Amino acid sequence: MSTTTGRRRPGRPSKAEAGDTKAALLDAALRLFAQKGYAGTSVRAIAREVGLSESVLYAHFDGKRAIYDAAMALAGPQAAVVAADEAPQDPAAFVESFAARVLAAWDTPRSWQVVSLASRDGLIHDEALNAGIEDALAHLSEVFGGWLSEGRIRTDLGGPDDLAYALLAPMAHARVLWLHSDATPAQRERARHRMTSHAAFFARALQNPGDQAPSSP
Amino acid sequence: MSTTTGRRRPGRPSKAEAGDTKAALLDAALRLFAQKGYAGTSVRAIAREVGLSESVLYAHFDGKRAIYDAAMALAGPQAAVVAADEAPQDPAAFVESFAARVLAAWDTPRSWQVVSLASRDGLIHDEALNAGIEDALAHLSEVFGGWLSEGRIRTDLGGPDDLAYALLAPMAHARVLWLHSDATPAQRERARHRMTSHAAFFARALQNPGDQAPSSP
DNA sequence: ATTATCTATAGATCTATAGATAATGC
DNA sequence: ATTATCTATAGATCTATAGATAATGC
Repeated sequence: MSTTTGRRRPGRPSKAEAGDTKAALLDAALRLFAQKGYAGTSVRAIAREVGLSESVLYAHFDGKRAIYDAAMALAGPQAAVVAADEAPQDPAAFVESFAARVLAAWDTPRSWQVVSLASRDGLIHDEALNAGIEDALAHLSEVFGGWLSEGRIRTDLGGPDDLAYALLAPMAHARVLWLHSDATPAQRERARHRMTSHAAFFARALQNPGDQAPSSP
Repeated sequence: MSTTTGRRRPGRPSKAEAGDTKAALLDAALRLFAQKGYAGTSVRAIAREVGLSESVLYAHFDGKRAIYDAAMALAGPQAAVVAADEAPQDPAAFVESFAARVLAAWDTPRSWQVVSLASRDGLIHDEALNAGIEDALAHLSEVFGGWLSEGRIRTDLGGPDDLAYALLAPMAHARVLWLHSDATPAQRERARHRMTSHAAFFARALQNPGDQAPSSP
């Protein structure tokens, strides 16, 4: 960033040329940690990425670990995958709108970075990161449980947990495989297609046989 | 391994005390890479793990990268998830036996290590590692395609690709989340339960409504 | 002579700190 | 005086190599 050419003048930068250094450092840190992992990213590399000396990092953070934690925190809660109070619609409509919301939340550059970062350093199966998934599973399970007891969906497929997992896990898997920073546009497109296509499959599987008029000619 | 106490005598070890050093190094390397990732594992740490000096590694491998590649290769093809010629049974029976085979292949210490290793260094979405999944998807898709055209399973749920993905992705996701070296026994148990339970769900979803006599009282 | 280990070391990093320098805000 | 940057450097660690040492297999 900023001065690509030559050395920066020593001393405090003038107000005009001073950006939000801390935010720039965090952004660069998240990008590099996502690319190379924690151990593969040096404090020096982060500072160089924003065009500063490495020691500036110690003015803003306690150390390397602190930068990492801050970048992770900035990467966000990532949890709020379900807008809770949208359940009691038509089951098929709910499933599709749920899938659309999940996809929207996961299909952003920042979310891609989180996946890339988590795919290094073994955080893919980190508790904190998967809490969001667990929450969503629990919520879905509740919704499905209600519908099951009301007979609004097939009751012979499995319990609420089975249904919740059968809907969400394929979406989460598509995210891990294809919605990360290193993915190609074609892979991202594949993720979107797989996720919406799976939701449609799942919505149909839920239907009580005979509930719906056949839509084919 | 071997001499936990004191220094090893310099010079070639006697035949009696010489083990399979290269195999021991590879095993230790795989273990450490799985625990700490590539950048987080030093050549020195690998050598120390087997109780040798770090320079012994350069007698067996060209360098750090070569050890990593060898460990990955040793981790195995991991591909052969489907015993190809077992398709034309009863759909429900096939689905369950397929799931059992996949689980058996993925539920071994070596396979756990592969997942842990892949979950660092961003290899979870590595082409080579996911080729096995792609193969399995393609194979399943073929099987389901045949059944669809023969009307042996519901035709209104989705195409063969949708079905293949809906069966395999939740299993693959359970593997990533809970079938790795750092997982607790409870997590591994959860993976097994989720995988078999999902297969059962999926087998029921495939059934043509009315094909099967209701089994409830 | 060859092989498998060792010790010692070169040369690159890496994290972190100390102290200089220059702009800011009072 | 405080703040935000710089340069310089300490001390650790890392990969890799050179050369010594001792057992093996001929």
